[in-house]
Amino acid sequence: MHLRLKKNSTAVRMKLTSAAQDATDTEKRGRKASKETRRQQLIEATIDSLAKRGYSETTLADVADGAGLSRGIVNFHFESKEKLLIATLQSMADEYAANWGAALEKAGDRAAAQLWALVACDFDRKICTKRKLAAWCAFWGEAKSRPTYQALCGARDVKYQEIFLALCQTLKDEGGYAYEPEGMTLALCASMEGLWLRLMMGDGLTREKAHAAAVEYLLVAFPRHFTREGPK
Amino acid sequence: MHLRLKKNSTAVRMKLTSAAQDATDTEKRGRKASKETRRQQLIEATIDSLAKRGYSETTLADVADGAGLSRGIVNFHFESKEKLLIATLQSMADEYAANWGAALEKAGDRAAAQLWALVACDFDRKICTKRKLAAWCAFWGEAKSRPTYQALCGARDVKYQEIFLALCQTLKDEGGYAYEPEGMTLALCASMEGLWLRLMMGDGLTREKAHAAAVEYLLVAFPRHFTREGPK
DNA sequence: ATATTTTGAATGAGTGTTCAGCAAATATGT
DNA sequence: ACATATTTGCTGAACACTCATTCAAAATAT
Repeated sequence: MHLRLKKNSTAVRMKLTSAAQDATDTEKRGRKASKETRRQQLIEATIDSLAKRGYSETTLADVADGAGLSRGIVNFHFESKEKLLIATLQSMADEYAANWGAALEKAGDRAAAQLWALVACDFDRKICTKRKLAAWCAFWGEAKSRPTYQALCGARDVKYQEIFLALCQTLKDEGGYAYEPEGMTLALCASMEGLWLRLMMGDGLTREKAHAAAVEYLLVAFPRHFTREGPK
Repeated sequence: MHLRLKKNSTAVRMKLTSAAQDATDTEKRGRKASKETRRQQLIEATIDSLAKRGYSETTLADVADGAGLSRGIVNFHFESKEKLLIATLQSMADEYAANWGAALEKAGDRAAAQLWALVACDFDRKICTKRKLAAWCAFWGEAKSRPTYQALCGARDVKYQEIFLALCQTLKDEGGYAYEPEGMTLALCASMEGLWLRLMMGDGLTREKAHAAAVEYLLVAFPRHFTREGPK
């Protein structure tokens, strides 16, 4: 009797889990899931909850339900709610950084191609999902009053910024453009963040349209380097 | 004894109130404050709290303390916390709209001057304070999961968007530029929102630098219409 | 006197955290 | 091989606490 109940509740949980468990498909389930796997599963569930309910209404109960696990689970694998949220943000930041890092690798060594790749990868399928954008935005909203979030959000980190600036500088020299590169870079980065914000808000804006808008900017700023189809 | 305590606590409250009561300086204080004045006072205290503690940690107690009033006061003047927050957002949205409306009036009827004014007024002292930017961002963070916020944030409303698009269109025709005006407008608007986001985050970015970056964009996009000092 | 505004204590719903106990997995002994 | 002990991951009820809301009483205005 007792056993039957247990099995039932486990079954229900398995059904409820959706995106959160996809990440663990290649790993063993149930008891055998490793510590790191379980942590990742809870992080995914946290992103789900942030996207669905927003920061202020994300509860540990939601996260646990979303992951198909019990109430006390978060405090077992993470020490506190706060630490879960920080780990979640860290995970997203890592993924983001890895994404543009890889894009830069693949782009070769021409500056124009690198800039193009850097802009394009911001609107990549993997990174630029409604779910993740919503989670980012949830953290942005809290960042001003939380130094830890602020550091991790850091819109994009310093390195990213520097690369962007260096690329704009190079293109300016190559093309003989007249603008002031710092302001230009700032406006370009801000534009991409603003496009993310709008994507998140809904509005019927699609990833493709947002990317096209960013490209339009590139065309206007660096007419001698780009066409709508890519770097010349 | 009882009375003495009361007077004391009132005195403390008066001291604590800062920005929140500035708005009521021209009005009568204490009991004599009109209903509308008190509402505005509570709204200001709400913005303060959102900026200082963020959305998720803004409590009615904070707001009441900030306004120098007692705990039950919000539920008297507003029906609930939710309604206070909506009224706060509405108030900010109204102020924002009034600001660009006025800027457009003053700009005369040349499209270039109007666009310049529209960009400039986003970085106006009155609108673009850390305090208010932080409050905006707090609402953005919650907007995805709350239709009411989403409608009021609506980054900027449809009308604003249309004006921007029309202006870009006009300038394109005048100057014979080659870009695709919808993408261009979107990127421009997004850029200004992104700049707001960065201003809010801190980073040592100033209002002036942000404005300069937006101007840099205008220069690049409409070289025949603008100089760094203004419309030609 | 009556109406309006304000107070502040009480209420109760919701939530993060703790922890004793259970069960699966693994190690150890026979 | 089998039984037993130990470790490890997990559960869910209990707890403490925060906070929005209510409301009776007090203060003030008309």
